[in-house]
Amino acid sequence: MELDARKLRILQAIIDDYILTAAPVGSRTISKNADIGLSSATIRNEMSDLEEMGFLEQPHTSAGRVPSDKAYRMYVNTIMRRAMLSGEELASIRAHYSQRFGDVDEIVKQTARVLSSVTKYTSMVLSPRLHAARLKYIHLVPLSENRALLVIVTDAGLARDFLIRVPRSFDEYQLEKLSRLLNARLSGHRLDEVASMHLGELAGELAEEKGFLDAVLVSLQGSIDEGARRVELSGTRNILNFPEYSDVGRARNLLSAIERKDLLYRMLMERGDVEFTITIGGENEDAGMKECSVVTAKYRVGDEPIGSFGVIGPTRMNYSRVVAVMSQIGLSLSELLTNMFEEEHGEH
Amino acid sequence: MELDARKLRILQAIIDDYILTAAPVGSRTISKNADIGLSSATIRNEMSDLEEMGFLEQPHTSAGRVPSDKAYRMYVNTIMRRAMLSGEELASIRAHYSQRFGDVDEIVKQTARVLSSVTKYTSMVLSPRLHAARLKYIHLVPLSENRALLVIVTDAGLARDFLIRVPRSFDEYQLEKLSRLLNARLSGHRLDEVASMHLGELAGELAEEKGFLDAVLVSLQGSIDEGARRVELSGTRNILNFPEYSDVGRARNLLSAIERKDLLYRMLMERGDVEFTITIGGENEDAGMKECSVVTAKYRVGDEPIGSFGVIGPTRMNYSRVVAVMSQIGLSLSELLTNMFEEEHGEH
DNA sequence: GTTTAGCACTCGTTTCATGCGAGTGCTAAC
DNA sequence: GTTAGCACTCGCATGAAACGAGTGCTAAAC
Repeated sequence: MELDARKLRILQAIIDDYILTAAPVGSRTISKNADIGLSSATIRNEMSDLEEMGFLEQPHTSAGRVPSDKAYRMYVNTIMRRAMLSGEELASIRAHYSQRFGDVDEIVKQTARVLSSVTKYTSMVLSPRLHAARLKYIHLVPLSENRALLVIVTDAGLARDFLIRVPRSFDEYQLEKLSRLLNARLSGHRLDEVASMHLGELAGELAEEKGFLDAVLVSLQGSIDEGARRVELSGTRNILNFPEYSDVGRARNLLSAIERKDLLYRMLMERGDVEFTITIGGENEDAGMKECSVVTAKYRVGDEPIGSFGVIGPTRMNYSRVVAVMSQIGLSLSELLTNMFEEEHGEH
Repeated sequence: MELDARKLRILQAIIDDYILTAAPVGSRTISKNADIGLSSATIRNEMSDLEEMGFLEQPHTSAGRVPSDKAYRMYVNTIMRRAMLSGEELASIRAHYSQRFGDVDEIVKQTARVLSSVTKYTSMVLSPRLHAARLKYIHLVPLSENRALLVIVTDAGLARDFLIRVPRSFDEYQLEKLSRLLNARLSGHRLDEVASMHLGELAGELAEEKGFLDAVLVSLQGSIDEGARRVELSGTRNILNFPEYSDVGRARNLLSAIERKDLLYRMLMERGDVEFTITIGGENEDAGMKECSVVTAKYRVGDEPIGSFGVIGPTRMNYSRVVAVMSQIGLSLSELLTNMFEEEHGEH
């Protein structure tokens, strides 16, 4: 059987209706739809075909039909047109980004907030990766006899710090000297270059401190370590607005999954080089998310993708609107960060 | 009417049972309780009295009775004995604190996790205040022509950073010089001293940079600004385990409240100098929390309270166990932080 | 051949009556 | 003061009946 134009139109109508109402869609509902112009009986035949083809499911005989994951997948891949945002929405997003931000973390938080408040789903934002950032400043602050804090600052104004063991033989003065040396040698380089830097390159002048230098490099690796990136959540409560989660057991499962930051992190990371990823229902690995969909997108500094953000909602989420909103937020966010970042390079 | 010893015993039995079962308690249930030894009829009379006194409520005629907020308040104030933790629980808590921690933020997160996993309620931990911390290191890192990052490190190894405007007249060299001066003048002092430091004290040698120095001091104030403290949450999903939140609407209200960090922050802050605070049901200000209780406690470095943590659960929470658990966690946490902190002072 | 009207049938949901049982309050006896 | 006994209340579970949204099939219409 073939999915001809008419079947497609009907399927789309069903999906549109279901996204809106969350209730199984009957043949009459569709036949009343003006731009279809077919009787309910015809629709029934078509729906029966669509069910056979795996696009529709019947919760039980004599209920209407519900789109399957396969239908959403098809919808997303071929039918969906990106929605236009209303002027208000656009203005609201822009407004949220027009304030002054103290640092990148604040921007990340704000993005999560905007995303959940505009979409009404649950949102998550992964903090930027630091690989491409350039080291601006590095310093070892002695804390006690055998511990110091390694502080680094990137050119985008992101600071990170690491507790680090110091050999007893090192005194404050030596740490200070080492800090100055590290600064001279490392600042201006990309963090991923620095982290993978061959020890020999540094050790020449600092032969006897080799072991300790090693520890410093490990910490620097930690700074671009993916594990160090945070996932900022917002709008968790929104999941309880959807009838699919009026069952507490289900809600608990999803909430448990959402609380597992490592899981969200993986969803935001494990993506190729496409702009958007849409993971629908059963396509999700985690059992708690088999009944919801996740949309993720990237944000950039200049042309370089440095992070991603996403939305979690029921499989019947309004994909086209979500994509439109995320697209706009991605733009605003990337622009903001790029300005912040480029401003630095301007001075070179 | 007076609350004599027998009424008290009966009330306690009712509360104990209700905490366990979440179901209205009937007179027969109590009369079967070995160490009461009264017939159900007698219990009924007493329960009727207790209801009249406001300690019990009846969801409807011919249901059992449910303790009121007033009963919990009385229970907490006068009847409650602190529970003993089992050896396992004690060991589990200790084990969670025996690992190596990279920094204070990690400890805060871990504390939230332990607290929710041991109590099975939702937990929150407020990050430490920095007032009493001593400034170890301060540096201005130039980012662009007119912006710099102010980085500070406390003696406990906590780093904070602030984006700051720099007058165009300042070049990198001057910033470096200023950094050195600030270090010399400020390090070793408590942050609250530094933040409230009179400008004149500093300005002497730096008269012409007065405006900029001002900005630096404002940032330093920001570091001890209460708004800068974070609330770490854990075990949010636990609220869905309780029958009182099997109603999705209620769950959503509570979840909304829990998502409002400013609210949690206030609950963790607005406390006098008592060790524990227990806020029961209607005593909570926020509407979403009128049906749950919050227990908070302090943690310290040495003798100085520097932060607090808490548990959110249904009003029928197991107060005595929660207090016992929090007491132990408070000890472990304070000990850990004190060691971290004292280690620093050891070197003076 | 496609479309549609018509109709019997299915099945979840709502409604209502009924009975059960947990629990109460009151009274009278101990 | 305590308790046994009993009538009474009321939520809840059970089951029957009616409802209605929706289906699938058939036969007629286009």
